[in-house]
Amino acid sequence: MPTNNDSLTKIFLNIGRILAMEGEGKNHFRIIAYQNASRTLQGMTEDIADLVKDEKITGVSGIGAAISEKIVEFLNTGHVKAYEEYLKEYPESFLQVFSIPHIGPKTAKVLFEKFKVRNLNDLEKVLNSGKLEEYERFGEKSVTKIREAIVRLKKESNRLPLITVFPTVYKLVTHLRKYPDCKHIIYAGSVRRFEDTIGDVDLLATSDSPELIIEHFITYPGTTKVVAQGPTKASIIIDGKLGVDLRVVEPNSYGAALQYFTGSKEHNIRLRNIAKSLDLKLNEYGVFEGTKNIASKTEEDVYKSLGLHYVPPELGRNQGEVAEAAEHAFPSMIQVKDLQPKKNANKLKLTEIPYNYWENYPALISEISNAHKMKKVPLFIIKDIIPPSGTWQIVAREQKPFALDLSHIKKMDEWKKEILAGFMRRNRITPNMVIVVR
DNA sequence: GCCGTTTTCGGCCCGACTGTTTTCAGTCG
Repeated sequence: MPTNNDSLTKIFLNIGRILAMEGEGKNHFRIIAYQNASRTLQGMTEDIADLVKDEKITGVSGIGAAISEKIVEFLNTGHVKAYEEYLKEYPESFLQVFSIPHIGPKTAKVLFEKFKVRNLNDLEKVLNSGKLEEYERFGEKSVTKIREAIVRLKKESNRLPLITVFPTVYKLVTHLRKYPDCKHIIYAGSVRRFEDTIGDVDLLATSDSPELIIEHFITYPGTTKVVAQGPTKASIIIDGKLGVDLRVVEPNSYGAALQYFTGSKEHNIRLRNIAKSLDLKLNEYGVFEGTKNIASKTEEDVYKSLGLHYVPPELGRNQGEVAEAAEHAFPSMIQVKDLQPKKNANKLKLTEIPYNYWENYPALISEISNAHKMKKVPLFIIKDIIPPSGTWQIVAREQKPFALDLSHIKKMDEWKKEILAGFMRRNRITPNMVIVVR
């Protein structure tokens, strides 16, 4: 059953798609507004119904009068009239074609009008008929790409849980790191923000010979397809389902590029606007005063040049962190290196939180508060499964120390520590809250 | 449609890659 947030995410996404097909001009910014609203809802951790109830909806950036009206309408009636009107013209089954990479508004419109496509099956039929190639904008390559994308789309939903993808990413990064001409290699994007689910993986590398890195990348043993390849950028599909983009920049631009490719779109737009208000320009190469690059080497430099404290990557989601960064520095969050067993930990009174409670949040809350009543420290034993981010959100709320047993993590499972620390950082857990007992 | 330390109008990020394009539109992030 989709949540309110899920349904509204889809409604605004589809309104944006329809407007984009219908025309350009001033409409352009309406389209962007709907796309922003959709993404805002997708990234929201609270239930939108709660925000409406508490009258906090107008405070959400990107949601103004018209969109909040539609949200309220949906919560009250279960649908949005304006959207239903659009659907009479463009059925939801047709709007699925937008989920296929390489199909944007222009292509979709041609498919709808010239080829009478109304759903994915229609699209496949048109592809197989060979009629598409006769139309001027579709060559053989476009047709092949769309066909392959349909196969992937049918196989599974396009967003994957980070936890299932992370070992693959870790392995790929470790692989690329071995090459001496690769100065830095790091995952960016939603992986570095430790989102619960990711659409694709963004990697960033620095090198003085980018073409060599690109070559190592596209010849990675797990590669099933090279989607795009240029001098500084390439995209591949790994294991038939995971899209990975690599961007190579000069070592001097590392900080600016890392910031740019890590921050969520909304976070980056906020930063660009701040840059603009200071008569500066921000892009992936640095912060520019006129043509002079004044900050690019580290992420800290970039934020500092905009008058901000460093924003930890996991918090760069435009959920108030930019305003916070203008006020004060963030405390240092937990890192993998902090996950060392503490001496004297054996003196603690521990009580284990069974792993089947981790995702059962009401049970988790009562287990933790019971532990505190008994003057015991809640203990999480990490074996094959890792607590999801939501678990740490509950734990963080308590603002009390908790214990971890990591003795079951093998050397080859080092990625588990990395994702564990990442999820904890996302929920603002600091090193002093964590006691590693083994 | 949204937004505001240039506020109720006039802006709104911008660079890389692809295809079939002999100069650029479409798509993506």
